[in-house]
Amino acid sequence: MSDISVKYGDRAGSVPLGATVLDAIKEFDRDASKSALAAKVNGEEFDLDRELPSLDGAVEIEAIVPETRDGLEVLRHSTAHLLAAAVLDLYPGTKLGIGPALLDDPRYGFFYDVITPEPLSVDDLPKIEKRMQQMAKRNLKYRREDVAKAKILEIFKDRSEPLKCELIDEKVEGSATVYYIDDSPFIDFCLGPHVPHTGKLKAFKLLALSGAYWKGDAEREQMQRIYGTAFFSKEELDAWLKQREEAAKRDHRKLGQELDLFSIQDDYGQGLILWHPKGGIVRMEMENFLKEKLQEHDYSFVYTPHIAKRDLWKVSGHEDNYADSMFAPTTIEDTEFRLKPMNCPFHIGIYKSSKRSYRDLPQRYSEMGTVYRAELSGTLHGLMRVRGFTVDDAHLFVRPDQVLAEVGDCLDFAVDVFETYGFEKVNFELSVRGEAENKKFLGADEDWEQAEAALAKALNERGIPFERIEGEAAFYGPKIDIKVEDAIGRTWQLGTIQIDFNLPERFGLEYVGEDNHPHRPFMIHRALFGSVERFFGVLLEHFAGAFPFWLAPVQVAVLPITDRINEYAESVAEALKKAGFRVEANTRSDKVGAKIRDAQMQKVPFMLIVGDQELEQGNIAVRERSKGDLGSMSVEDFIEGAARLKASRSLSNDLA
RNA sequence: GCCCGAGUAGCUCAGGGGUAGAGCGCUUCCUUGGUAAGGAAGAGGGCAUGGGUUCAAAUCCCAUCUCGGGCUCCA
Repeated sequence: MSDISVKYGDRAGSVPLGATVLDAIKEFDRDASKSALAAKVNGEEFDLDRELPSLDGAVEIEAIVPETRDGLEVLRHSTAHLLAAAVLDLYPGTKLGIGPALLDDPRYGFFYDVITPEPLSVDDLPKIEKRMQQMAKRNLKYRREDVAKAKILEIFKDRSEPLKCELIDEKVEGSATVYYIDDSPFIDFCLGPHVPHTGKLKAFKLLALSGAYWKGDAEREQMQRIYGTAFFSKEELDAWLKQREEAAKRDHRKLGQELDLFSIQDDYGQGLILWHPKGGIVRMEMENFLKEKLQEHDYSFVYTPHIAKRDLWKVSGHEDNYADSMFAPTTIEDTEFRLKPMNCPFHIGIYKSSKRSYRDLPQRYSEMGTVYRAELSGTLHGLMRVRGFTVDDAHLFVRPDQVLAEVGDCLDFAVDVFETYGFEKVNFELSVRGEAENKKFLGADEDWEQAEAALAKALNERGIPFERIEGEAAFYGPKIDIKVEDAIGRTWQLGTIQIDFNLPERFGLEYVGEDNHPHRPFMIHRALFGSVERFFGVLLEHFAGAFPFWLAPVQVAVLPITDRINEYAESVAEALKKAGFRVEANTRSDKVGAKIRDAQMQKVPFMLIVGDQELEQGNIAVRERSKGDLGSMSVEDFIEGAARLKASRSLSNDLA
């Protein structure tokens, strides 16, 4: 037999022995053979110019084509190699690290880690990109070769690439593949597959230069990471770049400045937030809303200090396991104290303050608890990663038989709250103990089983789809993490519901059961926002600074057309203030156009324009920030509509 | 913490070995104009900090501080 039988989709046929993957695709699908980047042969990824293996039975072939996830991966991975080739070309002696495609990262599409003889600077990126473009135009072939391990090691030793040798040593048994790019000093140890030649790479861009440790280990070599992205067409790339600009416009740090919401000042400390009046009022509204909900769900409110004796942190285990993230102790009259990185031990103190009966449970303590963590300076980022922040914390002390109902209530609570904030997509992840052997989990097996079952059941009862992740539980118990998707499709991990077997044990928590014997309660940690600061940042980006009416720092701007109307404008503002709204009357001697522009830039939901006509008729002309002129109405009607928006915490500014 | 980059007026930024610049904002004056910028004048800065080099440093060099992009998602 000199033919190989081939299956392509639902069709079958045969090709002569020695035919390449591409030859085979041509037999079945001319279009795909032109656009294909690589292929899957019996499920394994293959380069197009590889010979088809002759195996028993039919060989199944599937073309990897553009506009698919697999295609994108091949494209970006190949582009990463083109990048490495260009760097090697421009900077001989460069050592290579790894260069994967990134498919799920919204910021970048691939990277390559390198160590160049002289450190690269951002000015080098355009040069490298230009070289990549030159190479792309020349349709240089990617060549694959299967080589024995000893030989590969030799190749990379000769090129003095110790990092590659390390990788090869770890990953290879027997033989492996290396790739070359024609007419380039590039050789890489790589699984493939790649596009057949560089001409397939038509739309790429280098985006950033940063540092990266070899294997992410701060003890190892510091490398330079070049980030870029690639798409199938120039149009897609341009669209993506534009969307990236849009995202940059929403940056909460920029908006925080422009809208005068908060600041972070060196004189006060990195990672420490100063909330300005306008940010403060938004935060207050957020907290008020939460407090209402907490009361509805029968939580109690507690307040605890920011600092506690060091010994307490020894009992809680934080001294042993979390000390790196805690501020150093401070001493007064020979006693050491430390700032709190978490609120839990304090809530435990409240639980322990008296003997609890099974009738007293559950106890639900909530607190906007401000905590301090000694984050490394390089990881700080606006409101998203800070050193002092406030957790919308709650700890529930429950009997084992109450876990299901309590977790269920937490879920309802979360869904309700996130819906109000306009997050339409909320994703849940259940992290369980699983099979992970390298992790030590505390607590009795039966407790784990019961708790994991209760978490899953609570989700199922509500018909909430969730992802179950084995081995990702905390060492002290299983958990449900809550992630939301924002207006431009980015996901943010926010809330969490965690069962804790550890702290009740450490602090010897008890309640007296129906049987008059002591029992150990379960503890549930529960936060919806995680950090109020961070959630505020997420909201700011989600709304692009245009807060819904109930949250807006300034809800209404009254804009008189001439100075003659100032007095009337003030009286309208006064009436609105009395009705409970946040109003500013702009009585400067600007033209209305300028006043409107001002209010638009500050993203004020409603502008009330008043001139001679309004004064005469005793009404107002309403302009909504995105809908524009709504015509005139009476102050009373406006107040009525606005009051409805406020009371319902509406996301729209629909007055009717 | 580490790598690259950046710190100039309240904000956004230009400049660059030889007298400190613009726009916005702010103050005052003129203007009273119907839905995204009317006009003029003025105030405001040891150019992040500390050292050097130089006749001369905001500018060049070193250090420090802060900010920004990042720090194993199959080779």
